[in-house]
Amino acid sequence: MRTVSLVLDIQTQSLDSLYTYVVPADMVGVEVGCAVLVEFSARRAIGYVMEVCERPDSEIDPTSVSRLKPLLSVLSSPYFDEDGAALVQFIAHEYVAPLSACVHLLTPVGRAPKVVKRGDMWELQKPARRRKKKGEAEAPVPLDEDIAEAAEAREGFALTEGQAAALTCVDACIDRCAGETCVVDGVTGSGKTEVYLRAIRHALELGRGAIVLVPEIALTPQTVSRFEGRFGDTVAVMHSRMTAGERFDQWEAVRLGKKRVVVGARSALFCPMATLGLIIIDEEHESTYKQESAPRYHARDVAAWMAQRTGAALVLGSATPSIETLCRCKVDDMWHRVVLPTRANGKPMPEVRIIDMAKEFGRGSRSMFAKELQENLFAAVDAGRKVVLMLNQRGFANFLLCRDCGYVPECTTCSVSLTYHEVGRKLVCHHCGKTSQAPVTCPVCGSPYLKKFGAGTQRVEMELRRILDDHASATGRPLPRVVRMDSDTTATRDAHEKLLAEFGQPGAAVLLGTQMIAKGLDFDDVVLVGVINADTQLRLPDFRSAERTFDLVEQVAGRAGRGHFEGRVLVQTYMHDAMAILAAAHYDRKRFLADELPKRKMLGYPPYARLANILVWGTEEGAVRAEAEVLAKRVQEQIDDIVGDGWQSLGAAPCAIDKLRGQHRWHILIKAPAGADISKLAEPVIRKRRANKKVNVAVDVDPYSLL
DNA sequence: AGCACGCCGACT
DNA sequence: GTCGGCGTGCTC
Repeated sequence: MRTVSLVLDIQTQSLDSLYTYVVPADMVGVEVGCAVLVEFSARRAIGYVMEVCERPDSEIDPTSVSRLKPLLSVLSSPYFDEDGAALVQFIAHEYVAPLSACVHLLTPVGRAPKVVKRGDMWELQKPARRRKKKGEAEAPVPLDEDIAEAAEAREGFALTEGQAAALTCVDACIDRCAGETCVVDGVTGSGKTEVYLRAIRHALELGRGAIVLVPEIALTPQTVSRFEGRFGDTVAVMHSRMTAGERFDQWEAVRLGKKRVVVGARSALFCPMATLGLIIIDEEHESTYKQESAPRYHARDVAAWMAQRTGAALVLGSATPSIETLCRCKVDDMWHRVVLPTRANGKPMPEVRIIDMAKEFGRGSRSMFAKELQENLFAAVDAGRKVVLMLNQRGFANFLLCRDCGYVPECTTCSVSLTYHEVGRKLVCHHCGKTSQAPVTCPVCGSPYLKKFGAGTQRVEMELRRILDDHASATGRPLPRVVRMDSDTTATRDAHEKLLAEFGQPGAAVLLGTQMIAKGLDFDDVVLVGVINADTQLRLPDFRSAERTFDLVEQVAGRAGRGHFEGRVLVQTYMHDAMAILAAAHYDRKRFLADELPKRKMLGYPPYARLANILVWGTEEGAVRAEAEVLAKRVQEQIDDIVGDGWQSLGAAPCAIDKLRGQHRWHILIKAPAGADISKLAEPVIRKRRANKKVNVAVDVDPYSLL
């Protein structure tokens, strides 16, 4: 008889395990990855087949079989294969996530069947077949080898020495089919994308598909067109701004083998690509690869697992690889690192100069633009060139403060100070979005002296326009265009592109924005990059803040001098001797690591340890705290059971942001030795816990942020 | 989660 | 004597 193990599509912790059903003798089409309809405790449910077992009847214990129910029907062709089933189980375990949620990583968004109860009846909802666009269905599927040949013909120019060496390493990884990882550590502008394109071509030559992950924000038409320009319509694109229908079309085309190259954001990793040969993760250090809701997986780590399992090669590209990745290369023979030390255009990296704003202030300057930055800005726009100004807006800057009593308006539902927005004189909470009218006088003491602290993009824009205006009227030159790019101006669907197009038009222009402009921006005539405040991030209570600051300065510096003109970078800071900034200014990663690694080691943070963060939240502060303390005790018991050094729990504590959207937040941080199976400890603590409507609990394994 | 079962009070 | 409240516990 045949039986299946399946995951029930019921989102409940207590049902989160594998169930066995009997395949009726006359049922056909039952395979791993199929959605099936089953009866489960007097109700209907969808199940996903994880395993099919065929055993001779003689081997089966009749008493246990009598308790098994039969499958009712098969609802779909397979959404995934055995590798996919193993992937689901890996993610569920590794990230302490429900199996059902992990299965849905592999099903088409909004297209999987569902059961719903109508009155007292259970009804099956099968999504409507999507009608095919005319002519599309009948097109023959081209061979990988033919696509590769066509792509090769489009490879117009020779690679630099570094690019060629990198490609050799990646191609060798593809050839060996051993699931190796190749870190392409290349300075900004070194031409990593061309290496990717040729590696993909090589994978296709061998009849293997490729998945390319890029940060959501970098998934622009320009990026996509580079891949389409090389591989034509075998390129599928997947990202969150597409509708469910659009995504399904791409998903289905990949499943049918019509698309052999996928370019997408984090979740594109799970597209149904057959015979995968290559996974590329561009800007590997980016935090967007860590999902911040269940299942809280890290795309890089999941991709490394997939590569090992399928023998595909994994390429991690970055100008600033994460510290974890760099260290893995040192200890793991299967992880290689190739360096692209020079830019593809042969130009040197732009000179980076640090401006000590404290000194500037001491000289009597009260402007948010240092004198040197202003002079360089005017010179650049007068020459008809472009300037990028970056404002590191993260952190708790930008608030109102009463000069008489020290009162700072805070959000009523989140424990953060409110950001002042000049437009409409509003106070906005950047966590929950709540907006209120800014008070004219202090609500506590009535003082009229409410000072606006910190420099937000709006305020910088005002001052920028003012100094440009003054300069224009003093010299009689035309005003350059000023484009502001932040989450306020890029809220609508195509705003991002439009703003970049406006900036990219010939002639002088200044682009002012938050860190979203630090990456990928590629304009030939940017001669000056200014960082208005490089250090706000450094002050955050987070062990990665120095690394992020280093990355950010390196990345934004890379926006300058990409074409034929020399670039210059000016970094304003009040912490001119902070190593993250100092080392970044010299492009000296060794020096930064020499400072950072001992700190990480001493404090027990990655890469010297693994972290898991148990988050507890709810509306009732007392209940949240009580639950956190109970869980902390269980964690400690688990740790006491483990024989071995390096395991510790810091106990229950309020989160740095201890209130968010009205929810009180506590957490329990667990530290384990590097490479330890930290889930093994967290899993029983969570799974044994009884569900509670008032208090929510989640585990974040390898958390990116501890706020 | 959702449903059955079960043990108590109140209603035709 | 039966209807229905929701506490407990089980679901391949």
